[in-house]
Amino acid sequence: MAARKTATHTRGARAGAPAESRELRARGQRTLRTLLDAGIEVFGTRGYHSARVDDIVKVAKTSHGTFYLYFANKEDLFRALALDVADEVQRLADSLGPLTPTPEGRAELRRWLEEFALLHERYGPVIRAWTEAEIDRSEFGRLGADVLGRFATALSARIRKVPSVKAAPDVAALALVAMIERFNYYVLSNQVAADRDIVLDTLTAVTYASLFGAA
Amino acid sequence: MAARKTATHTRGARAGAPAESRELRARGQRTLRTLLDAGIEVFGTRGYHSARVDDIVKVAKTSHGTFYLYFANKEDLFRALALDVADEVQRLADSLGPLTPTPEGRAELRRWLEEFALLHERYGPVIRAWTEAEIDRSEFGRLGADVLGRFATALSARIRKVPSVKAAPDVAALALVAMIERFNYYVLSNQVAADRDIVLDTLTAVTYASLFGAA
Amino acid sequence: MAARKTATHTRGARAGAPAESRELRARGQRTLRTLLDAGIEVFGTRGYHSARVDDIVKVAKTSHGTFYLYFANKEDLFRALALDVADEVQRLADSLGPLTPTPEGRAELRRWLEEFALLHERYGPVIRAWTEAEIDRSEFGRLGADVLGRFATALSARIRKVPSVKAAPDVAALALVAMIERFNYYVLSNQVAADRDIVLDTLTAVTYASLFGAA
Amino acid sequence: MAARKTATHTRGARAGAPAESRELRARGQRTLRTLLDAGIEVFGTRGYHSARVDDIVKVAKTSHGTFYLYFANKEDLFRALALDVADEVQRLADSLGPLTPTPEGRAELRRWLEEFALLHERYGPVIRAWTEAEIDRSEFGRLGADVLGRFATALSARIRKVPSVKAAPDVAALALVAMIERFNYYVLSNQVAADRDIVLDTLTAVTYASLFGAA
DNA sequence: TATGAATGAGATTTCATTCAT
DNA sequence: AATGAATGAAATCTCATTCAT
Repeated sequence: MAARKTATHTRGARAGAPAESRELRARGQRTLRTLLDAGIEVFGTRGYHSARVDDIVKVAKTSHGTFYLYFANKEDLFRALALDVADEVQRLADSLGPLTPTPEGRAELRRWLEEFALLHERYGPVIRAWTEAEIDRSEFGRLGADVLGRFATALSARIRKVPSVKAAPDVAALALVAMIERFNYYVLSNQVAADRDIVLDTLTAVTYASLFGAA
Repeated sequence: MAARKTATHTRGARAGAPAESRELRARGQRTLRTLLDAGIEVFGTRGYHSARVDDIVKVAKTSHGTFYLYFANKEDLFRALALDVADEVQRLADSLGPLTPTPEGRAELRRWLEEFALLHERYGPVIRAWTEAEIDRSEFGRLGADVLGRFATALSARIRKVPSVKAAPDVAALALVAMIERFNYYVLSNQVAADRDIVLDTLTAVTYASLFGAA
Repeated sequence: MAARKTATHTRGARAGAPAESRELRARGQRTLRTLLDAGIEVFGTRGYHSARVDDIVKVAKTSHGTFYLYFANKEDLFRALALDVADEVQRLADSLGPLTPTPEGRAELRRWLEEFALLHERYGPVIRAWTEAEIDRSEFGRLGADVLGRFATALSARIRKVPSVKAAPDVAALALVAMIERFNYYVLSNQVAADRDIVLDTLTAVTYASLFGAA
Repeated sequence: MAARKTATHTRGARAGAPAESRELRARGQRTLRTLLDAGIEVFGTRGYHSARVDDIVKVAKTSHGTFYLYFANKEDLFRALALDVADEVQRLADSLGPLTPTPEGRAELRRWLEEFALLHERYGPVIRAWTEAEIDRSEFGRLGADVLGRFATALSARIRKVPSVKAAPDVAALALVAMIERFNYYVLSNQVAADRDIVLDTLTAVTYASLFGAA
């Protein structure tokens, strides 16, 4: 959880990174964690722009003053969360095994989609807030695009023997990523009335079919 | 373009509909149009939350006072645009012909996706802003969900002989809608580096394959 | 009804005065009357400050432009009404006969109070608005004080053989005027639940008793 | 002094009551007090409608932001004052001893009227603003009517052996209340040119006479 | 390390008045 | 004589950030 007091940020500072500007004692760690969690919750309920620092400190049951002890501003808190998410997504992307037109490949795909669903459940609010326009367009837009790109690259790299989409495998991978991300968002925002297994089965089926044709 | 001063809105008031709360003369019509267009532009560049009424009237080259003559507030302008979009999307959904595992079916699919891309190009900003949390959660969330739902229903109703996704065709349709919508958004926000034809071909291929298997 | 277009006003111009700046034809007279009536109504419902020109022209079913054809501004319309009221009140004050501790004196008092009640019923809104602070403190405050003063003077001048209030008859008269005015206002604003005759009888009784002791 | 940020108000919250939505430290209490006093002053000089929040914070030597920390808006501040006044008036009404046609009764009456005059001196601006139309008609109108009613009830309950006004003692009491309130207002707004003792003597005399006839 | 209070820049909104037809 | 549209100054209100304790 990247937290510093400095206004200008050490890009790439990362959660758990040892070189924080302040060494935090147990109490500080707890407060920091509370604020981050409150951030996830509030960004989730109200979105990035509507989230007020006031909301966050209320949820965290702390004060304005304390907030600014840990974060330079609202954007700083969001950045800390976003960097965490980027890490997690990267890890997830790396964990994808080879996808083959076999029952094993299909099982691996489903497992992976489930992992994503879990990640989305936890960090969905942050991911969604990401796509809100103008969270300082440049910085976050770039980060978001990077994450997506790496995700799509991982997917496309794992695919072997894909007969259907010959032309532009990277573009196709991105389309699938779009589907996976967005569909999970629909679920998160209750726009899909179906239980978890159905959702995962369907997502697996559609992805698999788009890669290898019908089962 | 639904415009009224009243706080409670005539639901269903629509662009060009004569039953506005004020009958507008030619000049008024022009101003209204200008404001709506400015809205699309500004929501597009800055996003819903960052857009200030000030930005909108500057683009429309008019005054604050005039803005509030036509809309109760920023949200009201957005609503007018959103209702327009909902209409257009509905029209588009209705225009989809039957999808068959034939070259004709594939061509129809591509045509339709192209239409969507055009619509998205025009109204993408509004569609995107839609997904920003908390533009009064209830009202717009519901409208957005409705639009998506009708879109998915149309898609699922047009599909004949789909071997791949037997289990839950409606859920599958929604997954495809998620992909189409989101991928267009990636394109809009320059997160896809590919030209239009490639994009459309790929989207067609993936959708087609997910329905009927590889070509 | 004093109406002129000039921004600076001929103090003392009076309704029906012949020297208006514009001679109005029948239609103009009608519009003027409509606006004045609308003024009474709106000042009555919303009070002077909350009354918007917009409300007045809506009630009068005319336009902003038209309003400013007849009055320089909101204050100008109010002044016209206030001057009318001042006239009527003066007339009423003059009409009071001698008050004696006899049945005739009592009857005269009641008659007069009834006249006042009728006047108040018509112009109460204006009278009330008068007492709102700051309708240009100086001008209207002065006018209001004048009216009250003349009213009290008339009352005190009509009193013969008043044993009770020897000390300061003018002050006492003013106190009675306060009661009469204010009690009518209570009635107007539904703060008194009693029918008209009771109200008049009571007011007569109290006034009479305060002047001559119990009947 | 009831202060809260919530739009819907804890009815009955009262000055100094501990159950505020925010517990205030010493400094906060001071600021609150300062704002309330500034409110009295500004409502007094300019009246409710003409009073701007800007005027109030200027008098209180604080900022806009601070104002809105303590009150939701101007009306909210007014409400807090009005509730205080209602309390004081109630207390005053309760303090009235029995009124008898004796020198003691007369003395008690005078004492009580003096108390009222003092209260009016302090809170007159608020009382006056009360009668300005449309400070949210319903809520304040009701409160005002309640206060008047209780006042009149107290008066009428204290009266023993009143020969003059047999018919409708409650209505008569209300008429006297009207006189007392309004006459004090005339004094406050300099429409009576008489010194304090004369004013009180006269008011006592008129009230006493209306109840028991001439002394 | 924590906090309640204060701040003020910037956004929204209202409405009396003017203008062009 | 009448009107719909436009204007902009002035008011309200919000909220990220700083400060004093």
